[in-house]
Amino acid sequence: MTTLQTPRRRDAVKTRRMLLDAAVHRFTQHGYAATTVRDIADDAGVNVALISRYFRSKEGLFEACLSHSVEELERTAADVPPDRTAEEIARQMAGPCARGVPHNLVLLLRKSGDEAADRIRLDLLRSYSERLAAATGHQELLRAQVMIAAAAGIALLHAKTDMTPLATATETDLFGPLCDMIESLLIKTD
Amino acid sequence: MTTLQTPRRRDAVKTRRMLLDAAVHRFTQHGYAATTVRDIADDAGVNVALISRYFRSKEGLFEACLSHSVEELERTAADVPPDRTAEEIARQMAGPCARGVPHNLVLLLRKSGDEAADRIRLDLLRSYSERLAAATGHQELLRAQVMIAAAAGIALLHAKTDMTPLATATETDLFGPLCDMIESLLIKTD
DNA sequence: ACACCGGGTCAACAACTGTTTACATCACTG
DNA sequence: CAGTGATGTAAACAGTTGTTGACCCGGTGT
Repeated sequence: MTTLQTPRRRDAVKTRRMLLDAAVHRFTQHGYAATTVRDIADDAGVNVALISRYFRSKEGLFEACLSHSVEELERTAADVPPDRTAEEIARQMAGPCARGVPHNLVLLLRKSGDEAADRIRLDLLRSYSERLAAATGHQELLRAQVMIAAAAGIALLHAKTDMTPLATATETDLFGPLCDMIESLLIKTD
Repeated sequence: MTTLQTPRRRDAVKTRRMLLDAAVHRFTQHGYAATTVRDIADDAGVNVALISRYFRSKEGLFEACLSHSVEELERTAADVPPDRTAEEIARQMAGPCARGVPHNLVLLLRKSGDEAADRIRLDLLRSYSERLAAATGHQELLRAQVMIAAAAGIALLHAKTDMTPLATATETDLFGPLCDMIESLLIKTD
């Protein structure tokens, strides 16, 4: 009964989570190829060898990051009210880019070269676009995918700190343009 | 006067251009870090050492690719008629992604880690967004940049061959959605 | 006391990276 | 035709990468 009160100086699940968090950050920010396992380990403050131990390989870690992002996206997409979809989508898209939908979308753009990881990536993008098309009552899957691609691009450049005013735009700054864009792409007007 | 009729088996400018073309393709498709100089040299069918000879380094080659893209974008942007901007922009954006505006936009998303290259990248993105804002008579620079980011994201996923129907969409398929998006973002409707 | 085992560290490995150096080959000039 | 500079080649370099195997440490049961 000692395990419950002691902070467990050596905690496997905790270090595993720290590695996962650091990896998600690095992969989304710099991409797969530009990220080294030593970078991730240093960010997490643990030894490099633990990546191979807990995730089998760098690609295994990337897959775990994708799955993590998938879960997060599924969760945020679950509690969206069926009406007022344009404003709701815009609110999510304009949200905090460090954590949230944009952050996950950018990670979904990253490619590892690993086939299994790419399948996960593609599956989520497809299901997400299908859900988006269904939620807005729009029949064309193409417009939903254009919408996702546009949102991902915006999130990518929004997260970068170089192109102002986009880089320094606040949530309220982005809400207006995003609403207009979503309506024009997804809401039928004819 | 012999140089004009002989094919010049050893032609410096020709091999330099082949290296540049191969590099642009690789960098846009896979990004900077995921591309090796040997990949580029093999694609161009020349020796690896010539990259260092003609471009000083991998980063120098990347800078040359950016400058090349900048020139191409400036050229295509020069002959755009001042009116009917929405349709004209949509036509350019929907155009062939293997060569043209989308292709160049994707390259502009790529980061090398080199400071000089990033400055070139940022400068062009800024000037392009300013020109876009001016051409459409829209005051807000933010909306123009959102527009560019969206277009870049769309081009990125359009070039990838995995997410259908976006990946297999033709120029005419994309024209409609893009027109709607551009109008909603850039054309004043108040 | 002892062995055991989950958790963590360390050093080393082989493969790959960008770059350079020394050498070969071609085209052209005197 | 000799020679000279431009063009291309091959091999090797030093550094980095992902990965692995041997080892350590602290707690637990016996």
